[in-house]
Amino acid sequence: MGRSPCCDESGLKKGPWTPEEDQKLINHIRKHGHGSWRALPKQAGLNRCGKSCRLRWTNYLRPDIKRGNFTAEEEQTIINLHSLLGNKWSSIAGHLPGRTDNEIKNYWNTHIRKKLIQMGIDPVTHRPRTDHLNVLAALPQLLAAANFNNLLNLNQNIQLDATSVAKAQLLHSMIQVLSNNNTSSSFDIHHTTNNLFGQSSFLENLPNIENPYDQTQGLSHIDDQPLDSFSSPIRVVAYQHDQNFIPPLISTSPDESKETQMMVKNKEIMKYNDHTSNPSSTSTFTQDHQPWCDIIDDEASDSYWKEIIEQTCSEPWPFRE
DNA sequence: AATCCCACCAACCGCCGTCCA
DNA sequence: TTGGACGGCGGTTGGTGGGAT
Repeated sequence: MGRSPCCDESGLKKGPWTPEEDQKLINHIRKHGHGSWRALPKQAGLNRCGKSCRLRWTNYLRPDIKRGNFTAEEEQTIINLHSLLGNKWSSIAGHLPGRTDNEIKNYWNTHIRKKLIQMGIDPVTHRPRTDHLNVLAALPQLLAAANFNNLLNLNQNIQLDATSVAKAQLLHSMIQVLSNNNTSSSFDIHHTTNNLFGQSSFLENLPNIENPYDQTQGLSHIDDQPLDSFSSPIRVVAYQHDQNFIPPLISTSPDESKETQMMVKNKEIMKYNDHTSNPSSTSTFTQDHQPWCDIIDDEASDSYWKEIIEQTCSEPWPFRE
């Protein structure tokens, strides 16, 4: 399979397109369509290679291209789809009418990727970075993530103050770590950041081979899924399979018996199921989570966190060498 | 005012898969 | 079956503009 000589030909112009060149290309395609891209430059009177013409047309001149900043919806869609598809920019672009793969790729690399990194989230795996010793150092990022959630949480199913959620979830994860030091080898703040986003990990939301909770379906249907299905509220149902996981953000005291906790878990699962089948039940779902967040005063100062961190650090740290 | 630095993004590069003679 | 032509894709580059020093 030989390489195309297209752009290797000498004498062809490279670099930025002039308005005249653009106009020639537009006029030609309007009249004749693009046909063979290789033949097009000659027919259109352009001293460019076909590839360059195609790129210019598909990425810039096409009439259906949407200009301007990405909306919050588009940004969330990109993040969701990227967590599922990886760097399949053209596939992602297929879900964003008017956006090109190149534009999305650029936007990812210049904006979203940095945002995720700042939040302590690996932009490749969409999971918290596992260098857990940095978790505490990443507190500001986690809180920033909570604010970011405000931007992304378009469903508005969760009405809680995002910072409260972040604090509660972080504390929640810390407790889990300290109580699970025999079974866990890493500080899993996955669930924490899941909820910071107002939804669980996109990977967990979808039935696929990476999702240990749902192995009944494959990925083949993904491209057919309506976009709406990519945005979902916190998915409590997943926790029922995680025996080691403390029920998330529920109104139970830490002293409650395991049995009671299981009852609450089941209640939450039922509530979630009800919530998903009946969106009007949002308020119940939200209100029932309030007490947990009340535990953590929104106005808690730095001393509050200092205390937690000091306590945490004074405990036998399961991950220290 | 000059210089440096950095973010952004259009455009290029090179590889891959498909089509077809 | 082979290999050239072509379109498509993802990674990378380099020009540009704006802010900082």
